[in-house]
Amino acid sequence: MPMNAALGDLPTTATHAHTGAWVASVLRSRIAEGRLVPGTKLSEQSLSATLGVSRNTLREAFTVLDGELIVTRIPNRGVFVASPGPDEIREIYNVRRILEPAAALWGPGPDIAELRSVVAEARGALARGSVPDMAAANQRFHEALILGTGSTGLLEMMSRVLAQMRLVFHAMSNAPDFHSHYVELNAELLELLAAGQRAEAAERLRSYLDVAESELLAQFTGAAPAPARASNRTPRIHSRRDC
Amino acid sequence: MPMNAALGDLPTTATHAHTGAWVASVLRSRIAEGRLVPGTKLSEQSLSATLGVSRNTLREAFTVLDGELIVTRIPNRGVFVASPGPDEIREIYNVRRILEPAAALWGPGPDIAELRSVVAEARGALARGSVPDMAAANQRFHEALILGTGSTGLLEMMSRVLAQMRLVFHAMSNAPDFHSHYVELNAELLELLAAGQRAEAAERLRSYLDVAESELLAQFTGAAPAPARASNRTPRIHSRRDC
DNA sequence: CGCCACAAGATTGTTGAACAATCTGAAGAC
DNA sequence: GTCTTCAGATTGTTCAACAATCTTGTGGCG
Repeated sequence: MPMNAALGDLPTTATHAHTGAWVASVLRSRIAEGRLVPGTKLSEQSLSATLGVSRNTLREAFTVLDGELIVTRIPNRGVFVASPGPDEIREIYNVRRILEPAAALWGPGPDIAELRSVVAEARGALARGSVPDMAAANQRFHEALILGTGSTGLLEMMSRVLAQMRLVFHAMSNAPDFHSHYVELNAELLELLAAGQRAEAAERLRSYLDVAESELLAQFTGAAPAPARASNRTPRIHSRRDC
Repeated sequence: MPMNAALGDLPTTATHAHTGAWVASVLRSRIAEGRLVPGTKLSEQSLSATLGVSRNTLREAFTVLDGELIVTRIPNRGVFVASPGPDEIREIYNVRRILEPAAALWGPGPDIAELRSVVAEARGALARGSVPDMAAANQRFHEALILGTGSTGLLEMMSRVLAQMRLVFHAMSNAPDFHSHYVELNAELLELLAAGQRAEAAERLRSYLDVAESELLAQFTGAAPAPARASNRTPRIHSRRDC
């Protein structure tokens, strides 16, 4: 398993305060880019050597990424790049079905100019057939929607959810194109929002998300490879302070 | 500052896997109870001795709590119990104004029986004049609302926001009673939800939250004590790997 | 042949000590 | 009174070690 090779070159001139946060950002990037595939085990020994940090610092980064659900920690077994299954997909869409329509309906209003630019970029990506660029534009579209709420916390949550979406797509790289459908749907949504038809936009979003969830779940269960998780033995919980 | 005394006795027979998570839960509880006041500095040396864990493990717990915004980490200065100001209050209500009405409008529906029981408890607490019990019931009411979305992630976010609300109240312990107003408002809301009038409930929630935010902000700026933050010098960011 | 127990070996969980970098606070200079 | 400087304290990070747990391969046994 070429896990270390997947890390590639590191930014050697980075300036940062907390090394732990820096390590977390490096791993976050590599996972987002798909260079670390879902299910990959992140070994402490090998990673700390590769990144040039101590195991303790690496573990601090793991704690951060675990909090972001980008990584799954199994006690005494290690940490793995999260590999979302059907349950996680349903959870993702439960969140989006609440957040996005609410932002459309009640938010101070998204930045229409920004949305137009994102839609234009998505169309360009569609024209030249670049799926990654289409995916990126799609993500920015939905982030811009939440940005309209003015809440950094909600934006952070949306980003987290979109990061998990990336993991879902990376786990199904064999699947057919998913994004091209949504370029024009986003464009329609934009027009509704620009026209101030918020209730209509919210309703459209909800059905849009319902459809997307169904398609994704169908594709997932259809092309579900063997869940390459390690073993299934439940690890013991050890006791402490039980003198 | 009797920081250590505020910790009180520790559960000495706890059984747990990750010591870091256990430490985080202990600190979370102490902060929620108000035994650790907003602004308190959490010294690594003193805390690690008190809790009987190493500094490394304690720092892992700090990373978790920092991610939950319960604690504020300032590089090279230490970690402090978060002390939310006006900006944080506005952020809290930005989140709640999206999450709660959306849950009422679109969620599969909250557990009406649970809500009734919570309202009953709130009335009991009001009758016997117990502000802490009223606060607890209020929090459970709004959590139950979000629970209706079926999303654990949204519930977690709501819990995080409510934890910050507790910090706000702890920082304004001198303020008059805030919760008694809302006992009956929650009851009205419950009736709307039980009657299936979701749109009405969502609208009511939004104005309800607007009013609550205004009251809280007014009270806050009025009785704002000197922000007991340490000094204001901005800490330097040190560089790395700049060979 | 399949299955269970069992003993290495490897990996994670936690600790303690050490050192560098930075901040804090107080003494002293102007 | 304000600024500089210096010692002391605190945080950031690393290293090495050990305990606890998991993994793997081996051999025995039905």
